[in-house]
Amino acid sequence: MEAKIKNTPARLAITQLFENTDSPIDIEQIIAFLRSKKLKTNKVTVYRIVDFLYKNEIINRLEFGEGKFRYEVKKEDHHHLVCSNCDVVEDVSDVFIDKFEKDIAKKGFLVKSHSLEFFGLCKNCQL
Amino acid sequence: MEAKIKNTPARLAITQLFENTDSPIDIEQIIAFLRSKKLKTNKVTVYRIVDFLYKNEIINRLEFGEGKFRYEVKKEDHHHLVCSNCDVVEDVSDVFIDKFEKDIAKKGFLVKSHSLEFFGLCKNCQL
DNA sequence: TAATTATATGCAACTTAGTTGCATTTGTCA
DNA sequence: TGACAAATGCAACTAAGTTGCATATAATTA
Repeated sequence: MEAKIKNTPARLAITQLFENTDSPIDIEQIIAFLRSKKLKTNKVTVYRIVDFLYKNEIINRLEFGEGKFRYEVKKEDHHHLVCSNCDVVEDVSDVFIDKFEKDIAKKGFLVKSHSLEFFGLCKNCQL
Repeated sequence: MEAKIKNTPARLAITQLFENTDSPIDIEQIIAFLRSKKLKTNKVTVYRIVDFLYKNEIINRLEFGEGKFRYEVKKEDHHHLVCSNCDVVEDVSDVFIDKFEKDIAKKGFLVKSHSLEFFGLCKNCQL
C-alpha cells in the first residue's frame, strides 16, 4: 500500500502552479508564486514537495546550464529551445531521438532517458 | 593584440590533464590530479583556469544532472552515454542533430549550440 | 466530533559548488 | 635583471540544496 499524501496548502498550490505553467520553472519561481498566494512556505518544504513530485514522475528535472535545476510537468517527449537572451523556452516535439536510441541499443547501452536542449536566439531576440 | 598567457605550473598541468583525459571531469577531479602532481593549487585558481579554457572555447561545459559542471576538450560534435550505475561516459557521434537544427531554423529560432545526453546502463552494469 | 497518528512542516544549521576583492607572487620580455 | 601584466592565494561570501529534530496538521476511525 502506498504512502498516503496529505493535501496541504503548499502541495495543492505547487501542483496547481505546475498544471498552469508551460515553461520550466525553478525553486525561486515556485516560492514567489506561493508568496503571491499569501503562503509563506519554507524553502525546505518547497524542495521536499518538488522532490516528491520528481520521484513520483509527475514532473521532469531539467538543466539549462544555469547551475540549478528547473522543473516542468511530464508531457510527451519533447525538447527545448532556450533563448540565451530573454530566457524564453519553446518546446519542439521529438522526431529523431527514437531512431538514435535504437542505434545505441545495438551498441549494448540501455537507454533509460535522455535530454536534448538547443540554445540560441528566439525570433524576437534576433532583431 | 591578445592577452598573453603565462605558462604557470597549474595551467600547464590542467592543460595536460585535459589532453590526456577522455571523459568529462569535474573541478574535484582536477584538484585531485594537481595534488597527485604535488601542486597544491587553490580551488579558486582551478575555477579561474577552467573558466579561461571554457571562455576561449578550448573545453566544453556539460551537465549530467548532478548539480555541478563537467568539462572535456572540445572535439567533433558528439553526445554522451552516461551510465547511472558506474558513471562511465561513452561518446556517440552525431548523426541526426544537424537535420533537426534545420527544422528549428525554419521556425525562426537561431541555434547556437545544443546538448544531448543519454542516461541508462552500460553493457557491464546490465548484468 | 474528538482522539490518534502518520505525514508534512519549520527552523537552524550545514554542505557543496562556485564567486569576489584585494594583496602578493611570478612568468615573460625588453 | 628589472618592470609589469598576468596569475595566484586567502578569506570571506553567495546560492542551491540538504539534514536532524521538534512541532503542527490532514485524514482516518472510534
